[in-house]
Amino acid sequence: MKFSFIQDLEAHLCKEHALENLDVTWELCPQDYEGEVTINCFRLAPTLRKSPEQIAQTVQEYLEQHPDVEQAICVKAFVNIVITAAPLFQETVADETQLLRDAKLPQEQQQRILIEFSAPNTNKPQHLGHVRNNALGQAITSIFRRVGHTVIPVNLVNDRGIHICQSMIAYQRWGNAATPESTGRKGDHFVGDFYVMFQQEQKRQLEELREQHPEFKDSPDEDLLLKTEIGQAAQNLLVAWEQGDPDVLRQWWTMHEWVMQGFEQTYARMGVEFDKVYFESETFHYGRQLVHEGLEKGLLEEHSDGAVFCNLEDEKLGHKIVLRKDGTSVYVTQDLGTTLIKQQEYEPDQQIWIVGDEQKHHFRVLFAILRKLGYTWADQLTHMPYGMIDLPSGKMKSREGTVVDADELFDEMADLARSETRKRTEGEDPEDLDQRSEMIGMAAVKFMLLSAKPTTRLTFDPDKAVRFEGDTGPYVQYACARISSILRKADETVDESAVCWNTLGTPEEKDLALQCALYGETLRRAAREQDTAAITAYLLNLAKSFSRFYRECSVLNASSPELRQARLALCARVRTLLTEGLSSLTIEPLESM
RNA sequence: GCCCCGGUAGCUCAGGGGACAGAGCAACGGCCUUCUAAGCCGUGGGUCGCAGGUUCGAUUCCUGCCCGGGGUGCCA
Repeated sequence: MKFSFIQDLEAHLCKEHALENLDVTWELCPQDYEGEVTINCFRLAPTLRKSPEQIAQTVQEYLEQHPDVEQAICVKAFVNIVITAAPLFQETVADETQLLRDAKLPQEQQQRILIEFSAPNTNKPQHLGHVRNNALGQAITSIFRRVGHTVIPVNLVNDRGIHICQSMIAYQRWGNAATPESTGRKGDHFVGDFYVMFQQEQKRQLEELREQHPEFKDSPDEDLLLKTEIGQAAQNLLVAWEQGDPDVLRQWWTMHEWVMQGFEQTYARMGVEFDKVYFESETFHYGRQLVHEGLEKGLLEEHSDGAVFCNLEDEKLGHKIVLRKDGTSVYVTQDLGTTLIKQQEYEPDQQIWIVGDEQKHHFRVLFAILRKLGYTWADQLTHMPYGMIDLPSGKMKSREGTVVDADELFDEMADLARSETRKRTEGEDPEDLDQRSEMIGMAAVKFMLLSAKPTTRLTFDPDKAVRFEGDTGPYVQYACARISSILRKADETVDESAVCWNTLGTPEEKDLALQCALYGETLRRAAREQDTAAITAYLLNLAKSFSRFYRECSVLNASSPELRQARLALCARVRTLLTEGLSSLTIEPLESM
């Protein structure tokens, strides 16, 4: 969003310096200075080839006489500007459509983007790490759509492999034909319990093995797994699964369904939706075919022992095995296949994977192999890495049970929100107490996770990490609720075209309008940098500006009907942007709190 | 060894060549007969890991080092 007086300034400077065009940007003036917006002339120095101070002088002299500028103050190389009320409100908040349209990318930059995220394993329930992934995936999907991209969000469920067989073995031994229904346990937790049982038994057997065979004392666990009875049993089960043993497949499918039903509840609670869910059990063999074709074309090579590899020396990634000597697939082989499938099914301009930063190398290799295989679209594949979440006690580990469970976290947050809500509505519970608590609790969790830059590794302290006061989701929701309350009480329809915007002019009103003007740019930046924190920071600023305005400027008791109308219109505009911003993070606004 | 990420207030995190380094939490002090106090205002708190370099200007860019984490599989 660019003020007319800045466009005029650009034209003036171009003329004076015989330039074709010039981009002058504005930013908010720091609080300790007089002025609302500021122009940093250091930025103009290289193109104008004059000293920043000289430029500031010129800018100040020009703006001083501009009708839209009340005051232009030159401080060193900065020009701080007090904008005339009428143009300020006219150009920032008067036109809601324009304000929202500012978030859209130019048509030619709008793309068709396939995003893969979540990618859970069907052997245990989801934990806080998955919640961050899900929240990021949803938010990036939503942000991209808001700037004009077409987004295809997909999930790839890891429902096969040794870890799945481990839960199955445990169930065979200790399940007693129990089911989620018979025990009342949510399906993913039910299966997860058996996964933990397997780990415990395996640990016990490993200790036993080391006692009986001192020579294994220093061998890593991985080398000994197949030497334990239960480890071998899981391996045998995997072979049986791959050979299509009907009994094994039947048990596998039953447990698969239990977990997926559990996941569906968790996803529904978070508002996660996918256009397509891929299952590794269905896609894992596609990669092998692709490898065989690559081999025929001479793009891949074969070791003397039969293992197939891709030579990535020129990218300094060494030789990557893509088929083991026994002909089975490795991790990257499966991704080769599913990537191709996704590309063929949806023909996106680009594919993005939201996966933890520990897998950066995996994706470099994956993309390099696809380039090697000659797929031109391989240049449009990107990995969006995000940081893991630690507890104050260290890493979260499913195997050791040191995880923050997603469902439990959501429950706790909703409970907390419920008691906070009841505190504030003494006597009578609101009708929608349940729903409201859920929305507030989820807002707190999501906002907390999204307000850290995705690449930042987070420390999550269960005792104090999620709050409802200060820089939180509920704080922003609260601003929305207060505005809604005012608009309800006003009980009048404001004729937008008749609003006298120039009756506004207090510092709080001007600040609020200027914050509104930053909406579009913020969204575009968040999309460009895939950074949800840009939006959380923006929403907090906007909500803070509103809170100050709320304190200083009475809406319902404004000194004149015109002022009241203008303030109502301003409030409505702020609520729209808060709502849009929250929605871009897939957080729901509230009417009342 | 090599590669990547991080080190900013007691804690959790922003900022990422430009004006005296920010916010929230925690601590302390004010503000509810006035549109919802999940709020507002104020105080204290920092050698931006260390050392060099580039620059008119470095917390920001470059180099080296220290500390923490991750990766470097015919594991996923």
